Amino acid sequence: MSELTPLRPVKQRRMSRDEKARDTYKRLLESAARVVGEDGYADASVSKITRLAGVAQGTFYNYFETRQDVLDRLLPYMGRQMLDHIGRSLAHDLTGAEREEARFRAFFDYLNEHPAFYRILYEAEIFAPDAHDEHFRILVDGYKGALGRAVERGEIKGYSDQELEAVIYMLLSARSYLAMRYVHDGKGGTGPLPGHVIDAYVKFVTRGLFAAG
Amino acid sequence: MSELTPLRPVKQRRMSRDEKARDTYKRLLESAARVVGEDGYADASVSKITRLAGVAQGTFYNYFETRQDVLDRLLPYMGRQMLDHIGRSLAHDLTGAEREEARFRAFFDYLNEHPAFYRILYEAEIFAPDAHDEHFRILVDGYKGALGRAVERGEIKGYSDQELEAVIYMLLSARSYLAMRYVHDGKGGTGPLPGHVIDAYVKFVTRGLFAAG
Amino acid sequence: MSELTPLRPVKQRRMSRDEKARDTYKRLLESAARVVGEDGYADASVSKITRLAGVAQGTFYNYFETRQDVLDRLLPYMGRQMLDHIGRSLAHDLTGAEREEARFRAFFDYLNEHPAFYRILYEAEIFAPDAHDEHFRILVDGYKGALGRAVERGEIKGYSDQELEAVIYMLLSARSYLAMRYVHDGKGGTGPLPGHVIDAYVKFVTRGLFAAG
Amino acid sequence: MSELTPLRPVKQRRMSRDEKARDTYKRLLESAARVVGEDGYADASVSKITRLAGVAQGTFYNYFETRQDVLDRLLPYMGRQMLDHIGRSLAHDLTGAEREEARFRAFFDYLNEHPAFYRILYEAEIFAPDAHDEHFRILVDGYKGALGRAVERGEIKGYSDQELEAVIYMLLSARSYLAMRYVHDGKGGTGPLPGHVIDAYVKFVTRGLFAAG
DNA sequence: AATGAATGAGAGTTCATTCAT
DNA sequence: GATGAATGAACTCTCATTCAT
Repeated sequence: MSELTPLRPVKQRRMSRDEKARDTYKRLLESAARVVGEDGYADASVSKITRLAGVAQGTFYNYFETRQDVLDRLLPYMGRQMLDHIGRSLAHDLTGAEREEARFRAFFDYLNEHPAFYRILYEAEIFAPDAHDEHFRILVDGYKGALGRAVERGEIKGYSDQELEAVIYMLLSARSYLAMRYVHDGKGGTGPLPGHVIDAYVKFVTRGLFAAG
Repeated sequence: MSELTPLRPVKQRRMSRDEKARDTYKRLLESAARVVGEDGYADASVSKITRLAGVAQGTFYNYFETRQDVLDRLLPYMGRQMLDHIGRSLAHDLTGAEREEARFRAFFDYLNEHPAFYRILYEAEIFAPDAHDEHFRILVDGYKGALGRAVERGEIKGYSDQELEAVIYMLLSARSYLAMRYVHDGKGGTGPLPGHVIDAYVKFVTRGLFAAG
Repeated sequence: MSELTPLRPVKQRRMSRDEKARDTYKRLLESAARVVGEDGYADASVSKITRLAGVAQGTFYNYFETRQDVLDRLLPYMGRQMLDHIGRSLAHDLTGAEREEARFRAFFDYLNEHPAFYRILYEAEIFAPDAHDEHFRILVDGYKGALGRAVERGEIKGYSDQELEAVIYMLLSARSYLAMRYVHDGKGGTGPLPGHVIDAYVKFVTRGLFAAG
Repeated sequence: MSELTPLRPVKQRRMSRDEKARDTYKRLLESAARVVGEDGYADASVSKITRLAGVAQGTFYNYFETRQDVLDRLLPYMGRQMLDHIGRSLAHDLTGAEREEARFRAFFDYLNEHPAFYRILYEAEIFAPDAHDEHFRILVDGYKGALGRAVERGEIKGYSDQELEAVIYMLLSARSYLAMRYVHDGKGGTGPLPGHVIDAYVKFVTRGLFAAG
């Protein structure tokens, strides 16, 4: 990889002991995110992470139990960011397929602003499976609420709760694969999602899920 | 992991030199497949593979250039098997959504019979990206032909070719994630896909894609 | 080979971190020199070197990039030692053939005190060619200065500058081959150079180079 | 290295058993010479040699005990060639310094016609020390006879027999180092020896050895 | 809390040699 | 005599983790 440039050495001067520790923790976590985004989990060595964070290798172990520990915290950290972003992006009055479309677009917005998220999310199934499971649990739970409300509003018909869960997995999977195919360039970078892909998604989901039975 | 048990030591007695070599090659390839299925690409060491195949480590390098080399051959090898299986499973007279349902079921049949295929396929994006790209190319091309014929038969309406490609990615992605959620047990094993998941898939795809515009 | 005996375990107690690191570096370098002296570059494995230095194999790579790296540093390290030794041995008032004789004797003195130097120097052409080239450049440059001054003093006549360079190579080559034949015992050890060899060298060089034209 | 091109598959058709064996032996020996000339002893693997000779790896061991065995035979094989060449090149009526000059030129002639000889000779001290010793014994013995005759003719004065041996080593060493500096290009190739180097050698040796005491 | 040298297990790979065919 | 697949010891190098400073 092209060597990443270290983060700013320390933030401001005069930080309390506590602030400094918190700052170091965050620096390590964000360095890890950048390294994983650039090189993938497999090549995210402790030495790369600490070099990027500007601390000694031993310091790492004052903040994380093991290398795996920091890898496990990456997806929760960025996943929450992503959910916050999507939440903020959804206008309150949107309903039905339009709401789903907005969610879909917001996801790709976030991806474009945080290219590292692609690898962190998609490699997590392999390298941080617990974090991946938990991330999915949160996502699916959120979706269940959202689709449940759509069912109540009569926008979705003909799907049992069990079936809706399966549909949620299909929606989430679509994001991943469309990102893989249309957005990810194979080396850490991303581009905007082509309009016809959005059209296809919206059409497919509208007919498949929201269309009047 | 629980140590895998070695393959039968040699096959029959009396094999010609050529047969023996072919046998060793196949034993190594299938050992690699089992190890990757069990432990993932990252932990598929040459030593594990040769131990399982019952040959010396050096023998490995008579058949593969590098460790990566064998990893790259896994997905083509099993991917072809899978496509053959699906091809054989499709009754000729099936059309429309029923044909897609048969394809879907056949995929999960194959997965249940070859549990290692799950990891080989889903980790390939990371560990054997070239093989992964090629595998997808074949899959997508096949699907394009199939959906193209459905369009000609008037079973699918309202999707441009570009949009259909995006839809194909959604169909393929659905398989993956539904496998991940409902079939894969997290440690190399698989179970049958619950009926309601099949129902949900069929319903969603029928409405989304095949329903009369 | 007869296993070499490890260096003293640590030096003194109470060394600062920096001192300890410097000590480890030196121990590794000198262990490498002894191993090469004993077994040659080809058989100087990292494992032998670290065993002799009394450190773990991994430690080696905290100080040298690769095995080749340490091999490349051996000749510069000992070559400088040798030149210092020769420089210190030359009385200021010596001139002409006597000065060359002193240089010649000083070289063999050094060789006897550092038997490893023989292999380090003579195998370097093959195993550390860059270091060898550089070493020769330094040697030849030094000689050019020395012979140039002899020419100015009128002690050498009848040789062009180009020819003198060729003569320098002959002088350096004589050292090597005489060491090979009369000093080196074939297994890392050395003995004193017989007097008649010194006589022959002095006679040959005096007549060949310094004799009045 | 640039892959060497294999020797002609077999010579003529219809060779007796004995001839075929002798042919294979020679093919292996000459392949070894080419490989060593190109890549050096250290990288002359049995596999490279047999590939170049166009035989299977196992065949090698029908002709040579070990890899070292063939390496040990290289210098005797080419050394004899070289001596024959020099012998043929020396006009019978040459004497004194002129005879030595002719010998010197003939050596470099041979070197230019057989570039592989450079590495075979100069690496032999390290990789085939016994062969190297033997080669030198032959060379020195020959030289002793030649210089002894020069002494008898009164062309050389003032050197004892012991001293003459040392001088012989100096003459042989000069060839090597002058070849290293002026003829060898660092990657298997050679060029002609510059005239001023020949001049310097002749001048040095004439004055040093042959000049009237 | 921060450091960074030291550790050592384990990885991938090479290759001279053997031997059944 | 020729073959070439099989062997296994030995190699260089990596890196998560520890711990004395």
